Amino acid sequence: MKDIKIIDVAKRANVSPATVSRVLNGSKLVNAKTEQRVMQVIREMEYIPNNMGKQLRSRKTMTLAVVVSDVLVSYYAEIIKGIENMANSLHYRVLICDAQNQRAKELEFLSFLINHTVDALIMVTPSLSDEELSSYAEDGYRLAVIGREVGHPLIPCSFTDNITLARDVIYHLTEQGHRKIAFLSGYSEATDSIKRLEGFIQALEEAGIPFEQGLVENGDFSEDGGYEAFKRLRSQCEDFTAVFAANDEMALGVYKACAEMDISIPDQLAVVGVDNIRLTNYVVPRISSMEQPLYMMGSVLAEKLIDQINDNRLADQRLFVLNAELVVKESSLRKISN
Amino acid sequence: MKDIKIIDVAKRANVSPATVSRVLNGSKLVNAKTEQRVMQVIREMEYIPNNMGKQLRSRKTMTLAVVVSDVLVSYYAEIIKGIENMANSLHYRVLICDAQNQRAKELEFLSFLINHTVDALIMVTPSLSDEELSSYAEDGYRLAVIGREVGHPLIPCSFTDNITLARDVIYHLTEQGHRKIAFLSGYSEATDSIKRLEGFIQALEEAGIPFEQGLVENGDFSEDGGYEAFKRLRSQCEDFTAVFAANDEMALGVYKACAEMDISIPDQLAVVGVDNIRLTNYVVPRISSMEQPLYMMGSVLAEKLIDQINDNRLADQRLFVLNAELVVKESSLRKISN
DNA sequence: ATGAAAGCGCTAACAA
DNA sequence: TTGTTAGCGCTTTCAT
Repeated sequence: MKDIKIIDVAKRANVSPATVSRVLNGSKLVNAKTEQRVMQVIREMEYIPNNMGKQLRSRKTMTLAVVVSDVLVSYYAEIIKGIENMANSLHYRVLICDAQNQRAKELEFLSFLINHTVDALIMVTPSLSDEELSSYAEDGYRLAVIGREVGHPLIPCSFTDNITLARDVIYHLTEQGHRKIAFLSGYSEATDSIKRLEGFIQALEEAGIPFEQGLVENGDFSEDGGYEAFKRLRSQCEDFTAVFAANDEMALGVYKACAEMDISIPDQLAVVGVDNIRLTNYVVPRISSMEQPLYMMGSVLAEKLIDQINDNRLADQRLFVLNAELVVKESSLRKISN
Repeated sequence: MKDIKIIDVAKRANVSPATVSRVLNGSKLVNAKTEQRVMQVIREMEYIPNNMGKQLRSRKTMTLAVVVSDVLVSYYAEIIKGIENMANSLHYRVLICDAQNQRAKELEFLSFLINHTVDALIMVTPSLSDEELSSYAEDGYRLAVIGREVGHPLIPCSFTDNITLARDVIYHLTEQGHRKIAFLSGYSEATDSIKRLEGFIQALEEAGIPFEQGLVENGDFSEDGGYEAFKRLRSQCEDFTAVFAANDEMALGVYKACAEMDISIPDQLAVVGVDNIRLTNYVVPRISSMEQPLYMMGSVLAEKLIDQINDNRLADQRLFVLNAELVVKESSLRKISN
């Protein structure tokens, strides 16, 4: 805790603080000899620049905030890791903001932009509307969104192509011979749900299968929600042979319900989930699942955002649409006898 | 992006910047009328104080850093959540630092203390030595450790009582009638491993069971490590009836090996793990496990650290020793017929 | 109870 | 290539 300042280094090296600053920031306008001498003194004195002074003067915090609904959920953790690694490699820091599923918290974290706690903010939460986010972007705050598309030219977004995702699931199931396929969706208002329903319907059409509203039921992306939704579905209709669950949590709920109802997977019912979480490999039969490139969604967006900060202008590409990939496991494979 | 400054508010309210600052910081030395008028203007102008200026002047960042080995591991995520919630409720922010299992990264993050990026730092990683950490503390930097005890009077620590943890496991197993119990430890140098071995030996003694070195094998806290270690163990000795695994990951490795070797759990072998991760409830039979109070370890330490920052002195309690709790499931319960 | 003024540590115009 | 100087926005003595 010695608290050496730039002026101390400057004096010892017989230069001005400005020159020391130039050396520290890798300016080209410094004589090689001078630079060496200054560096030498910096090392000798173990000088480390004070970040607060630097921030105030340069009007940059070199920090990004990431707002997630819940740090515990592996979905978010993976995205965070992608952001972290990219940001760190570009000399940025990452402030994790856990909104704990509370809208009020999300709004609170937005103020980090206004009060200059961070240079930019990445929202990975669903609850703020496009309009709310757009109005911040309009005011000049750097904002980005992961997980959905926001229709504002100043807001970069990275997300999965959910229409294609759903279609890929249905292709796989129809290939396996299924004609009666149910869709266990998430919250009906979630853009994920809307897009996936769209893809679901498209793929059915392409396969010449009529769409039945009775084969769609909404849950809340949780295991319990999946369990309940599946039971509701089943009470309406008994003859579907496959279920496309909005995520693996809901697929696990289906497993639970099937265990109770003595429905055997995959013989009587094929199941496909989304996210390919670790647990899908530990239940029997293992759950086929669409794996989203979460790490990539985080890292491309962080890169884009930092690039934007540095150029102080919006680069060409704003939307990063990534594709999920089906990982086929036993839950959706018919036995050979079939 | 209007960038209103404290001077703007001051002018409009016909007071000095000092008074506005007093109002903002809840100083008692402001006339009630004046305060009201200033507050009114602050609201009207939607003034939000610039954090950079505030930090520089007050020499506080109101930010804690948490250094973890890997944000993806649920063990760390739970601790982080505890820190986050406590810190936020005390108006602190949390900077997550993912060391990615690299010692060099950990050291890098330590510099956040020196360059005033954060006010204090919580290490949840194992690789920095007590000496290294102590020397920082000695220099006046605020540092805390989660997961192990560091013997320096200025470093608060929260951790699980690993001796008691191991003893509780062995009590449970001997109660079930086991006399030949193996211990699948983690890295042999890890303090967790050392303490648990100590508790393991103590409990055996108390139960009048001789300790056999051949029943101890080391792994690396991973599923694969557990798998390998179990096979090594088994090749040395075949007649143990129970395994205490250093964590649930290693217990999962035991499950994998047992499946291959046709050993039935719990009939031929009882298994107990540590951490009680979610996965323990999805394998069959479910894994009995010691649940550590991770969230609590994070929150008590954050509270302590912030308290220490505010008082600028070390309060009474430095060590927070918490107890794990056994969650008994089928993997360690003998069938009634036994 | 309030204001004036100094300055936290740094960088960036502008001069030289 | 280097130095001088003026702040970045805020808080905090010290007066009053």
